[in-house]
Amino acid sequence: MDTIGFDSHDHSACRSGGLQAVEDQCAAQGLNLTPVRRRVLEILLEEHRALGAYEILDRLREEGRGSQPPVAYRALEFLTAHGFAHKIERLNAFTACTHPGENHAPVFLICRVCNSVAEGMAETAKGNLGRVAAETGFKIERTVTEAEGICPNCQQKDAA
Amino acid sequence: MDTIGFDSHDHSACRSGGLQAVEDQCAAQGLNLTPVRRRVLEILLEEHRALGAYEILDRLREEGRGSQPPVAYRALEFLTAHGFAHKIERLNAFTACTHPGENHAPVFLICRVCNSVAEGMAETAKGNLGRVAAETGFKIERTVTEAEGICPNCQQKDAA
DNA sequence: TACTCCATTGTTATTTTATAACATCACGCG
DNA sequence: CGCGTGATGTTATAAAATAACAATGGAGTA
Repeated sequence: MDTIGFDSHDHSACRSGGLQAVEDQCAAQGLNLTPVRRRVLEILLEEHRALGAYEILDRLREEGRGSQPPVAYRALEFLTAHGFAHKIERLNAFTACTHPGENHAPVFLICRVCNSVAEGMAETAKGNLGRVAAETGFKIERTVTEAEGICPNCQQKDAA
Repeated sequence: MDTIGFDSHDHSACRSGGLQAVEDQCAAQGLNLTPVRRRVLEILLEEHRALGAYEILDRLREEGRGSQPPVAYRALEFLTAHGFAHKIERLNAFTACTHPGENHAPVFLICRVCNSVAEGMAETAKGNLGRVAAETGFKIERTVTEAEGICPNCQQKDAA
């Protein structure tokens, strides 16, 4: 099982590890992980939750970097285009990818109580999308797979 | 197979049939299918594609109904809350449900060339979301499952 | 060194999408 | 009738995203 996000975990490790993995991949592929892009990724890794573009922008502004929307959106575009971050369509928000490098068809579980978001990995070919696409002859390029509900932690609190 | 949307079909039938099914269900459940709500549903059925809220609003305005955003958004809220229409998160747009009445976990295939949208039915428990949720103990309430790619028709045109 | 190219960053302005807040209307019911 | 309620209508604003263009700065080169 490779879903994380609802369990407590070594956060500094996941942060530095995530950053390292992205740095390595950028080096290997000749991608330009500029300061702004890197900083946006760090912010996402630090928060470990879904952040709106304008929340990220506020942080950049505080730090004296660009303060206008395109600065944040362009960094996010770079990160999402290369699979280092994902957009949660349901929330109009973004998260750092928890599986950088691996080929990714992400699946998100969004807790409506605590707003945490967990990322899992999908096998595109399987599942409902794959089945329907195969039936119709549709050629899938990207997928959005998100569920909203209650995470295990919040279920326990409800019961208590 | 119950995906439609990429095949030619009897459009007036799907329109009147869809409307009839919703009317029946509203009658059975005591739901208030008011003129505005009904008209928005008709517009969605007529177009048979994903429409933005403001496109719908333009139509309402032309017809002399309310011309301000909340009018459209409230009708759409009613329709989506009862499963008569769905929001395509990826497009910030709405479509009439092609399976009104049936219990619905919709799956959408979005063609990036011709912008058509096909709706299929998912078995929530199966598929990637269901698997990941089961692994983590997450309780799913709603799902967003969308794929972007190329529909069979546009693939043929590409080849030609 | 000076120059040019090009990707990145920065800024202004605007568009697109969505909602808050409150006024009005119309119908069912005591 | 008068009241409550759900629906509609309107004003105003918030939230999310992008277009267009200016400025910067490094890589490569004459």
